[in-house]
Amino acid sequence: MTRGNAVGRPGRGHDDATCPILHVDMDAFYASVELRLRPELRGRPVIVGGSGSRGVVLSATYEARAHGVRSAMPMLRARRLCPAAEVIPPDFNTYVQVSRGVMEIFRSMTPLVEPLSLDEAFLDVRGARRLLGRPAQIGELIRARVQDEQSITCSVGVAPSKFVAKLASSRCKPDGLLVVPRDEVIGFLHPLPVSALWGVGERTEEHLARLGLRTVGDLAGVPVATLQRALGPAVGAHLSDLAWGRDPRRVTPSEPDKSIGSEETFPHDVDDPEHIHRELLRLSERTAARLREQGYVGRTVSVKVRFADFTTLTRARTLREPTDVGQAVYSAARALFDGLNLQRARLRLVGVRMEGLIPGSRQPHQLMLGERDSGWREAEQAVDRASRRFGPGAVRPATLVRVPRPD
DNA sequence: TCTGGGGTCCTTTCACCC
DNA sequence: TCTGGGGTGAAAGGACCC
Repeated sequence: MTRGNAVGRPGRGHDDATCPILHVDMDAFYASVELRLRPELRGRPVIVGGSGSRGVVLSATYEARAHGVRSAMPMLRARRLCPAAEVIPPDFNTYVQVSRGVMEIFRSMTPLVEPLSLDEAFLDVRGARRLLGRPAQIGELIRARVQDEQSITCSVGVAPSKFVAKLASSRCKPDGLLVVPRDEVIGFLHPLPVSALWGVGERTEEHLARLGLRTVGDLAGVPVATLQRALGPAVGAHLSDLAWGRDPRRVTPSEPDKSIGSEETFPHDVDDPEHIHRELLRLSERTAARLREQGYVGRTVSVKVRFADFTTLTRARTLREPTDVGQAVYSAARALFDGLNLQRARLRLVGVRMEGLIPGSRQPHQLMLGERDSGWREAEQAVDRASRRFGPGAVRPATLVRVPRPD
């Protein structure tokens, strides 16, 4: 295993011939992007996240992390841990722009780029060797270009497989590069805690701890059948494979989306059904607009509600015809919600999601016998055009016009 | 300490068909 | 006619990821 921490200087003498997979991960991405715009904050603890009473931390600089601030932590707690921190609300449009720039750099190295989120991606660089050099050299090249062109740092894991590359990048953060050659994979993995494995969160970690399994090596020593009995056939087999470094997944540039949805947590719990109906309409319209924007129609409408005590419930209904029309999504969503008969239960969140997505162009609209061609689709496409021209929300259903956003 | 919003995947349960 | 079992698909819930 070899570390290289200076830009453009790969570690010495490492064997990266068996390591065609790179995992590139931006360091404290949202916070780093904000620092680009406000250099006077450099060196200070900075937190990006929702500033409302129910916000959580999306990203924090290493200065803030030194105080114990972590992503996904409730903002109230983060402020308590680090009162000196500068809190900045997120600006996703800018993050998307920077992300596009970074992904462009990756794609100039190899066509085999699989983005995982705005700030990380897998690259398969086996075809780029002749042109650009060994995998670790390509990793350093990427780090240098991201720094030069986007003024943020990133960390790169270089390994024989995706999940080892991902672990490697997380172990050399921030601003590092780590190579794990094939014959060092087991030695690298086995001392790590089970929670380092992809798919082991809080619950599974507890479950494994009850079985006396704390490290990846412990896990590797248990027969697959035992793990499968304890955790289910798929999860058991998956964890056993990972513990032995087996991960045959390829780097695949793009998978079609499986679902698209919107949800919103109310600033304060809501028990008024009319208020919730308006929110469902807003979320349905937003979801349908995103379907149209991305050229999908969806077959199944799913509604999610979360109660004041955080218990969550979902209901879904499959439509006769797939749709990308907000009114159709809303009428199904509202029927699902009303079917719950919640009386005036206090809700903290509602959400609407479309599943069973099909590319829209392949889906001719089939008028059912006796169906009234309502023209909603055309109306909503006109709204899309107005929104592109005058900004989102320029045209809205009447019920949403006079109602101030609930915040 | 009190938990966002975007998703994916897995498991369990149930209805339905053969 | 009743019962059982396998397969399939939908629905619901939950864990997990960033």
